[in-house]
Parts: sequence; C-alpha cells; structure tokens
Amino acid sequence: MSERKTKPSSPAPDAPVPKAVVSRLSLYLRELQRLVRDGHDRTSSSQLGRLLGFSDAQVRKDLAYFGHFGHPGIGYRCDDLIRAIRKILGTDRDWPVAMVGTGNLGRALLGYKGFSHQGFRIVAAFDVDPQRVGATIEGVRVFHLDQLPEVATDHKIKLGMIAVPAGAAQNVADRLASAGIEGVVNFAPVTISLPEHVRQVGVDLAIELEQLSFSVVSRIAGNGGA
Amino acid sequence: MSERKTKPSSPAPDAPVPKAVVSRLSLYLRELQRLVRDGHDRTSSSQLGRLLGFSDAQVRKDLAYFGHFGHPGIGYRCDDLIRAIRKILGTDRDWPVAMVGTGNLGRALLGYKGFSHQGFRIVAAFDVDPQRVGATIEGVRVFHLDQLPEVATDHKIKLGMIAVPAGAAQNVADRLASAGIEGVVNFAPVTISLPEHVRQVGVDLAIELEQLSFSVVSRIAGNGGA
DNA sequence: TAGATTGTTAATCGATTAACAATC
DNA sequence: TAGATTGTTAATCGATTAACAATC
Repeated sequence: MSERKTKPSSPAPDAPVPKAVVSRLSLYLRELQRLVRDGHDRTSSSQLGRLLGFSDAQVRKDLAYFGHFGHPGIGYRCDDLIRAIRKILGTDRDWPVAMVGTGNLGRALLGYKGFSHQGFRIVAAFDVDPQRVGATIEGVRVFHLDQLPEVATDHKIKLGMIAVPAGAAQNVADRLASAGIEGVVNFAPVTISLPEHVRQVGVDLAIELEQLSFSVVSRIAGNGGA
Repeated sequence: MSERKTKPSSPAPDAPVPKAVVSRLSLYLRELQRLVRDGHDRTSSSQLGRLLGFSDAQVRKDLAYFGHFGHPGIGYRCDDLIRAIRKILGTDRDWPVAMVGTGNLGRALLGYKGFSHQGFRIVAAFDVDPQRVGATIEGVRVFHLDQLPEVATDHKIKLGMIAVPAGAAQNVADRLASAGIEGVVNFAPVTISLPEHVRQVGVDLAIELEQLSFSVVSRIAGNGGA
C-alpha cells in the first residue's frame, strides 16, 4: 500500500504543504521576477530571504517541500526557479476567469493589468442589472448572471471572482458552484459557504485596514504590534 | 522592575499577540455585526467558531488574550463583544486615510462603501498626473502628491493606501513616511521598505489568485490543497 | 584548495486543541 | 438542581531556526 511514485525524498512522503509556505512561494516568485527584470541571473536563499524579511533557512525549507531546485555552492538560477514555482502554483498555464459584479470594484479589477502576467485572464463579466448587461468594459463582455452556466462551459472557466454587495454574495457563490467553477476569490465582506470541493480565498479590504489600525495603535501602546 | 499595571491575568504578563489572532479578531467582528443585523443579542464561542470554521476553544483563547468579555454559562453579548473588539483593533475611532494613486484601483477604492463602517474615511487622494489633480472623485479631492505633507497634517491623516504602478510604489512609500504617516496598505505588487516605526500591510491581488490556483491544482493532484 | 551555498536533520519555539474547575 | 458555557492550564501538534555534511 501507499504507492511511492515519482517524487524523491523531501520532508515526508506526502507532507501536506502548510498554507503559509504557499503564500511565501508567491512572494519568492514576485521577487525572482523582479530580479530577472533587474538583470540578475541567479540568487541565493539568503538574498531572497533578505529581500523579503525571512531567514535563509526558511527559504530553503519552503522550496525543499517541492523538490531540489538549487545548486550547492552556487545558489538558484532565477529562471529555473521561476519556472518551478509557477508550475507548483499552477500559473504555468492559462486560467480563464469569470468576474461577477461590475460595480466599482468589479470594474477596477477588470482593468487591472497585474493578473495577466500570471496567466489569469478575465474572459467574461456578469451582472444582474439590465443597465450593465450587454456592455463591454475594458474589452470584457458583460453577461446576465443567468448565462453563467453556458458561458462558463464555453470558455472553460474554472475560477471566479465575487465583487457584488454582501447581500448577494452567497447566491452568487451557489451559482458559481453549480456552474462547475472550482475556485473562488470572494471580495464581498461576508463569509460564504461553498461545496467542499470548491476552493476559496477571501479578500476583505476593510479587514486589511483593521489589521493596520491594530498594529498602529498597539505600537503606541504596549508595542505588541508588528 | 517590570511594572504590572492594570490588566489582570491573561496568558502572560504582556504576551505579544500572534498576528493570526488579530486577523481572526476581524472575522469575529464581521460575524458579530452580521449576527446583530440578523437580530441576535448573544452568541457563544461554539456558534462563532462554527460560523467561521474554527474550534470553540480557539475563539475563547483568542479573546482571552485581551480580557474577559464573556459570561460563564451564558456566552457573549454581541454588542459588548463588538465594542470590545473595535477598541482592541482601534476601530472605535475615526481614521482619516490618504489614497495615493487614482487609476483604476484607486478610484474603485475611493468609491468603496465598506471602509466607513469601521471608521475609515478617505479624506484626500493624491496623484502626479496633471489631468487628474484638481478633480473630485466620489466626493474626494485629488491633490498633487507634492501637497501630501500639508494635507496630511491638516487632516491629521495617519494611514495611507498605495494604489500606484509598481515602479512608483517605493517613492510613494518614502513620501508617506516623511509626511508622518504611521501605517500603509500597499496594493502595488512589489515589496516596499519603510522605516521600522511605520506599519504596513500588503495586498497583492494577483497573489490571491495564485493561492487559489495552487489549491485548485493540488486538490486534483495529491490533495495537498486547502 | 578554500569559500560558498544547498538540502536535510535535530532542536527550539509557538500555536492549537483538549480538558476541566469555576460560574451562571 | 442540571445544563451550559466561560477562562485557563496542560498536552499535542506544527512550524521555524540552527547546525552541518554534502556539493560545487
């Protein structure tokens, strides 16, 4: 039992990767891409760590979850490591994305240039407001939410973003799930429930400011803040 | 030495509060506010935990970092707990906020309604584009970035948001710091450095999608994703 | 060769969970 | 009273750091 296939050693047979490791992976990737733009060919765990405020040991440990990407005595080739991390994160392919909600935030996200570099392409937007349906925003066609199932199938959409008012978010989540979407980024400031197999990431803009507020006030007080 | 002042017992004399605890605090607050809107007067650690996917023990432990807010045998009064958490997070007061950058994202954030409920009020926007300076967006005046020091002082602005292109972010960060800003939310997809006493929170929208992508692909593969 | 840096193991540190006396 | 629920301590679990042999 317990087939060991390809992967060599690494921390454990099939250790579940900590969420914190994955979020650092994205930061390593971002920093590596900047290093390449600045003309660097290679880097090291200590350089990467210094740039991001992590220890060199942590950088090596994080990467070791997934394989051997470096060269002892040398370091890491930036482009090799970039390729490796993109493969791990799944951003070595194209991800057609659906945007639900074309209010302030939805429209801004439709125009956001940063997604495309990682392979995310918003291919359709959805709304229920007849004033908005049929329009084209930033080159993206706005469909009625009722058309989600067909459009999602046609464009092989696997990921969706929810940028609707809090009160509508759960309904949208349900519709995304039944349209076969596999992952959702929720920008609405509410907890939504989705079937177990549908992954979700929540982004609450007010909460980010709250975290900041906490660290500002607690710096002044007991100095507990970071 | 080591003056013990007001605070009673709690985990340790002045235990530094883990970052993860603070982010859950914001989620408790959001859920409590929803409970109140739905007509609930009180709740319990197990209800709060169930709604958010945490254990009841974790909810109690998190709150116990800050004091005794509940009643054994009874639970927590929603409005008392809301008041307590807002005080802890520092959102029991008004925070005038500066928005730097009035592109897609900056404009969307200027119109975002969710901030005001937690006391955050964007009182001034800044840009360097002469086409934009002088305009009023969503009721907020756009100043030239050079005017940041005076405007920040006049409006007692302590927090800033950076919504400019990656290449401009570090310069904006420097200017915010010298204008006396104490905390920054950085939406630009780069690492910025700030003086030690200036707190920061980074929000990278592409990274959020990457985290989602990872958990979608790793669910299908080895089931490591969450 | 000497110096640098990786991947990995063992030691430390911190956070979560379980359990329970105290309280209503 | 019996049942419910808190705050807190001790036990478990997981993540980070330190150290070092292997490698270039």
